[in-house]
Amino acid sequence: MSKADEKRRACAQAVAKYFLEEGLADNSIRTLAEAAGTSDRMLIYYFGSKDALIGESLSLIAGSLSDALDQQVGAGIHSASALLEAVTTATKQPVFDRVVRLWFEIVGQAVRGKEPFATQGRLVADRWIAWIESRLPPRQRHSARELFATLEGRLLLEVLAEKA
Amino acid sequence: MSKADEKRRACAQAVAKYFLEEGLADNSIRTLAEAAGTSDRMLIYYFGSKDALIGESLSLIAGSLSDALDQQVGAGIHSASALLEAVTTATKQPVFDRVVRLWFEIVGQAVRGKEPFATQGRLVADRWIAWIESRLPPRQRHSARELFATLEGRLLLEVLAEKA
DNA sequence: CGAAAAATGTAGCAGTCGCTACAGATTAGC
DNA sequence: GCTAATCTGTAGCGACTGCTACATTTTTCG
Repeated sequence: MSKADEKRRACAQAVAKYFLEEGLADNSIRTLAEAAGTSDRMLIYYFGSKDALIGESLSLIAGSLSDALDQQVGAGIHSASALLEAVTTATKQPVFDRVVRLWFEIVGQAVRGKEPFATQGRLVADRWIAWIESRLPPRQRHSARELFATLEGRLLLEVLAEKA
Repeated sequence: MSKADEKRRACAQAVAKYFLEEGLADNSIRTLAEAAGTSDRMLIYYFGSKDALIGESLSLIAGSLSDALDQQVGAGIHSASALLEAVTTATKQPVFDRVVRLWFEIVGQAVRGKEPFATQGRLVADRWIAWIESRLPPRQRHSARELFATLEGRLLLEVLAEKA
C-alpha cells in the first residue's frame, strides 16, 4: 500500500471516529479536515468528493460493528430471549451508545434514500441481523429479524429518553 | 383569532404537509416559504425564527398522530398481539409511510439533542405509547412500551428496505 | 543533478443560509 | 380623510458550503 493510501485510510478512520463522537450534523469538509488533522483541500484530493469520504468512513464503522458486538457479548447463549437480553445489556455500554446514536442518524438520512447513508444503512442492518443469526441456535434462526426489530425499538426508546 | 394568527396557522400546516411529503432535508426558509405560498420574509415575521416555525409544524403533526391511528385501526381489538398485527398492517398504508419516514428523520435529529426535534420526538413517542395503552385490555397495559418497541423495529426494517 | 510526478498551501468562486434594514403598501380607528 | 399601526416586498449582509485554479513545494526516478 502506497503512502497516499495510508493517509487516505487514516483520514477515513479519523472521520469515522469524529462521527461517532460528534454525530453527522456538522459535517462540512472543513470541519472533517480539522478532525483528521489535514485540510479540506487534501480531503478532496484523497477522496475526490465529500460523499466518497463519508461513504468510506461509514463503511469502516459498519465493518467494525460485529467486532464490537463480539467483544461485548459472550458466546455461551442458547436461546433467543437470552440473546436479546444480553445484547440489550451490552448496548448500554458507552461505546455502544455512540454507535447507536450514529446508527439512528444514518437511518434518518437513509429513509429518504440519500446516499451514501441508504446503502450503508442497509449494510449495517444486514450485518447486525447476520450476527444475531450466527448466535442463535439453528432452530431459532428464522426469528433473527424479529429479534433485531425488538432490539432496535428498545434502543430507540432509550436513546430518545436520555439526554444526548 | 386574528387574521394574522390564521395565516400563521395556515403556514405551519402547509409546512407540516411539506415535511410529510418531502422530508426534513431541504428545509431552508426560502423553500418552506414557497411550499406555504408566502415569502421567507413573512415566515420570519410570523414565527420569529426558523426553529419556531419548524417546532410548530412538528407539533401539528404530533397532534394529528393519534387521529390517524384511530382512523386506520378499528376498536375491536382485545389482545396485545392482535393490536400489534393490526397496527403493523395499518402502518403499511401510504399515508402512514409518510409519517413513519418523517418520524425516523426526527429521531435522527433528536438523538443528538437538537431542538425542536428532541422535544417533539419525545412527545410523539409518548403519544404513540399512550395510544397503544388506551387500546390494550387493562391487564396488558404494562406491555405498551415493549409493543411500541417491536413496532418501531419492524417499521425501521421496512422503511430501510424499501426504496424512498 | 535534473526532469517529471506527486503532494500541498492559498485564495477564491458561485451558491446557499438565516435573518434584517429600509421603504412602501395596506388597514384600523377616530 | 388623517394618523398610526400593521403588514409585506426588495435588497442585501456576513457567514458558510463544496469544490477548483493556480502556484509552489516535495518526492521519485533515471
